[in-house]
Amino acid sequence: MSTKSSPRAPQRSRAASPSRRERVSDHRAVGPPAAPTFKPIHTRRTFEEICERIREQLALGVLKPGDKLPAERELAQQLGVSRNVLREALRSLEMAGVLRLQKGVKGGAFIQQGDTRRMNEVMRDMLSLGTISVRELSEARVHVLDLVVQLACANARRADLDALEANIERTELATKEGRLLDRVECSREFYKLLAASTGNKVIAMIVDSVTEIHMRFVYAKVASSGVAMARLAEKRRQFLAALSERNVDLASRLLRSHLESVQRMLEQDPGAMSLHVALADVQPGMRR
Amino acid sequence: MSTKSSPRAPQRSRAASPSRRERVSDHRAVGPPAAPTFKPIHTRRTFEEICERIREQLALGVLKPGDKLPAERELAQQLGVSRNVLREALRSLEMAGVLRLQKGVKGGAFIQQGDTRRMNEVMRDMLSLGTISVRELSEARVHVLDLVVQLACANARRADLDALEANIERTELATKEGRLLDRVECSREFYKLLAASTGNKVIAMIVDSVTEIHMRFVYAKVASSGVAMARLAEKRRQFLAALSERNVDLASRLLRSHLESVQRMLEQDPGAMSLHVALADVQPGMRR
DNA sequence: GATTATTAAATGGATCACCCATTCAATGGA
DNA sequence: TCCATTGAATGGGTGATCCATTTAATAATC
Repeated sequence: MSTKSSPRAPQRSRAASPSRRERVSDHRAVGPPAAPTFKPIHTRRTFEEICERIREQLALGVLKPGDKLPAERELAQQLGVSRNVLREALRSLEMAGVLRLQKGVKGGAFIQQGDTRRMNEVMRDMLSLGTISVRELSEARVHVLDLVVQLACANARRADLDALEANIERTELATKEGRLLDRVECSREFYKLLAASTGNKVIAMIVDSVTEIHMRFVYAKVASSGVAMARLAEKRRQFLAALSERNVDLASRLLRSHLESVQRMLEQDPGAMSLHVALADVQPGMRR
Repeated sequence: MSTKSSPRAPQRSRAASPSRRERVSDHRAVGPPAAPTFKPIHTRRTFEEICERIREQLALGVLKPGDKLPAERELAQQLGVSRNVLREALRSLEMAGVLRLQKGVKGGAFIQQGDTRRMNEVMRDMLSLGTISVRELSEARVHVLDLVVQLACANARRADLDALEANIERTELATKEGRLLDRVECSREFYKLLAASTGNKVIAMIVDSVTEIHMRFVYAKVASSGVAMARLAEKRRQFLAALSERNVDLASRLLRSHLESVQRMLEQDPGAMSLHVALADVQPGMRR
């Protein structure tokens, strides 16, 4: 950690207390606002400072995944803050996927490998807050997947194709056994594998984030109506064949046409397609 | 809020205390693990529960941007938790851009309009943690921008083109006056405007997140070496002309060639291009 | 009566002092 | 040797208390 800049500032609030009165009397002594210097309005809060300090250490490479931060009590003392406010910072970093907190002796705050699922949460929040629309999300997904097909045709390795093949077999099995919701889960995984086959984790992350939401809608639709995409595995096989032959145009056409038919299925009964229904529930396997 | 499921559970830890002993004696009474039911390992922590409750209300539409949550003291009582742990939850949601906390009477926790910049932070963290590489990010950016050009050619409105035009003029001015770093800022804005001209906020968000990081590298490069892209404004004008004429191929070619030359510039002196330098500093205008 | 200080209350920001539950290593007994 | 016990470290959580900021109500002043 080496948090060298911790000048042991206990009782910071109390120490800063007189400054307010000073500022006020200064103001009156000078009269009307003589020099409108406009100091930074936003008083930085302690926890923000802490988060930034830790992120800084991360960016600098001083902290790496696997590293452990000092114990809460000790770190709080090092930073000269209360344990509670330190915990607020640690909580935020944990929610951000940067840390993992583990109990017990030998426990502590461990730097995590980055969790790409965090972007999914951003998308969900943006949708919940109405910043983005379902339409925009679907549209973006279609376009991004088109790009993915190009990249996958260019970069997919044998292992990627095999994984897709295995996924299709699971899809067939689920279809045969009538496990419709499992089949939706297979679909989610299919796109995850397809995205991974581009060999670019940034692209993969983006695709996952838009697909996760989309699949919630599909899940809700299938769960409520019992209908499901016909000839799914068959279509997947055709697509995979095109991908294996590096036939971009064909693969692209097949996927696009499939996406369109899924879209039609979803829009068939718009009344049931509540944003809230799809987002509210945390489906098993959909998260964590 | 209507948090109907808050059965006033004070001193939850103490109340749950006997259960541990019960479970242990159960285990011994039965002997070896008879029924490995595997209950959920992860004891849900209070603050997670709170975050989820609030997000649920959001997804359900009960809470909307602009709404105010009850005061901390009151909400804590409603939920049957301590104020401290409630604050941990609120902090997390604030960092997630969902809430804004405001002091003073008439203050409180207000639901925010979604902040699309949050995705930038995800990208930064992923890069800091080594989950994604600069190379993947650059590559993804090139591909996504290619997509953006297509969409912008199809969807850009007059206002979008005008905004781009105005941006180019600012770029010219900054060039003339030798304000190289301001020019980098103009570039960042250029891509933001370009992304916005697709008319799809999801796409725009994605582009912004990869561009923000990229521009940090450019910024660091320009700041350290003093070199800058030649004939920038001129190239921008050519591109904008192609965009205005809805000439996808030309616009696409121009942008791609520009991106390549920028990439060459960045890679010229790889030693100076430290990931850490680019990420560590919070540049003015780059954030918040 | 209008304007300007003053005061009071509400609220987030922060601290302190505890306590509980979990985990794991050290210890000790069978 | 093996297993149970113990104890310490650590995160999880609580409650009381104070500070700083903001706003509205109130009083003082012109």
